[in-house]
Amino acid sequence: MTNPRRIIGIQKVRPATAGDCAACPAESVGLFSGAFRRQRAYLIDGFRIVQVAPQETLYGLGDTAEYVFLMRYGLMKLVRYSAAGDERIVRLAGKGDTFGLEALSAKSYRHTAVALGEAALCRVPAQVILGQEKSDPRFVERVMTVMQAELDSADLFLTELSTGGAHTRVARLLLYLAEREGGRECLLPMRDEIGALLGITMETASRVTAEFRRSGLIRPAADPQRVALDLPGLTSLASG
Amino acid sequence: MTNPRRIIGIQKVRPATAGDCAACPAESVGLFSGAFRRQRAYLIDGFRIVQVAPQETLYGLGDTAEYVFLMRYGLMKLVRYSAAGDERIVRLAGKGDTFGLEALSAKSYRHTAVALGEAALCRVPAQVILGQEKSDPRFVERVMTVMQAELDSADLFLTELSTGGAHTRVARLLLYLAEREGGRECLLPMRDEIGALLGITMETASRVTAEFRRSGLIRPAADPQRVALDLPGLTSLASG
DNA sequence: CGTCATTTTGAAGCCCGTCAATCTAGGTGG
DNA sequence: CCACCTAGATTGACGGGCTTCAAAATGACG
Repeated sequence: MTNPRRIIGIQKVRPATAGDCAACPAESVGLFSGAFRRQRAYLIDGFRIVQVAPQETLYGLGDTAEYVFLMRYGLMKLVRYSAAGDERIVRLAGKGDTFGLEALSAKSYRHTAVALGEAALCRVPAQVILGQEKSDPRFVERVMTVMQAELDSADLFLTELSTGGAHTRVARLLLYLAEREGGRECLLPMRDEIGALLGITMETASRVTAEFRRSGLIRPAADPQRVALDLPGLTSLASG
Repeated sequence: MTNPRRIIGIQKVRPATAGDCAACPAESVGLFSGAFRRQRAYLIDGFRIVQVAPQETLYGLGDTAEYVFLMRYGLMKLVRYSAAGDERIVRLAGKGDTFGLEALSAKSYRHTAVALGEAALCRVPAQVILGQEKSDPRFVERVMTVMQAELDSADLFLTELSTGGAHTRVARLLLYLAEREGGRECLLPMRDEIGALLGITMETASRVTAEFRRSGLIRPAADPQRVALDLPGLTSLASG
């Protein structure tokens, strides 16, 4: 499965407004919560709202890391490619999540970031964040908390999405996606992306999702790319 | 594979001396390098050298997190258990590595830490580290760098040790272990631990290591628990 | 020398990967 | 409007690798 499509540079970028920040899903959690908030009026000059198209690459592994990103809506995959060229998704970022934190301490990005479907994010220059270090005593705490969340996510991929049979993994993935949307519905990624997420082949991913549909564990939603879940059924599958 | 042995509380603990620090393998890299070094004479009062026996549990998931640890020698595994009770190793810490960093920002540990063989570490109270924040301007940078190293390690487990066939994974594991010892020799963990590391069964791990021995890819070393590696042979296996 | 943990090996079966064909839906151009 | 084309999804067939269950061998230790 060699890297097929790569879409770059067609993002729409615009300055962030106070209204954007008021509606920011990372408001109450991430780097910019609490005391830091007061200073945002000043910081916002550096912020940019970036809109990315499905399958579009935001940045590639090794690119110079200047920005940290906050998800406003949509889903991004953080990917690594093997020597053979096939991809492995090492993390997902959804609404409210922060990624690209390596920009704070390293020169280049550690992953390739690609949009799964339409997505919008807030682009924050690393320099702006680092500049706050002195004035905000709780800054360190906040950065560490966000990084710990990243580590938690990495562990989850390892323990939940890389062990057990294919049915189990797909069930866990769907429940994971639905949970972070806070509903009983979620995006059903393309089959090859499910494969890259779970370490299985596209064909197996297809077989499993087709079975799930036939047995009623998933049902088509309004948006054709989304599905409604049978939470109890999938949950029992996920544990076994 | 239900959690069998659990050894706790038999560690030997003693205060650290200036000599310990002089010989510290984390000297040039981790949290305490560079400028921070000057202050160590003062900090050292809080440091403790901990010696753990093989299979001994240093701390468990959910335990109150008060300390950060630096490896002096040996190997620790950081583990999570599934609902079914079988374990998955999510990270390895070797000489010079830092772990338990969640003590800096969270209340409890995120893993269970168990020694693979005899090991010694330096136990540092999180409060001591946090207390340095104000006096050391480069503190944040250092913490972030160490956390990024943890994330790198997590990604490596995902991309290298959780994909490909059993032979490939075992080869990669052995090369990984040897590389961080800087030689062509490494510890050969127990078969069930290899299984927990790579997401395969103990039997498969045994079959693969037995084949490797027969084909000369690994040879017994002086220490019966260690093996010498055929680096070129294993490397070619690791990529395929 | 006997016991227990660990490792090795065997045999059977299934799940998954591979290769390949078919199907579907959307988009394009005549 | 319809034929055509293409990307993605689905399904089939087959083989191999891994798991599972089980037994035998090895080795450490009292």
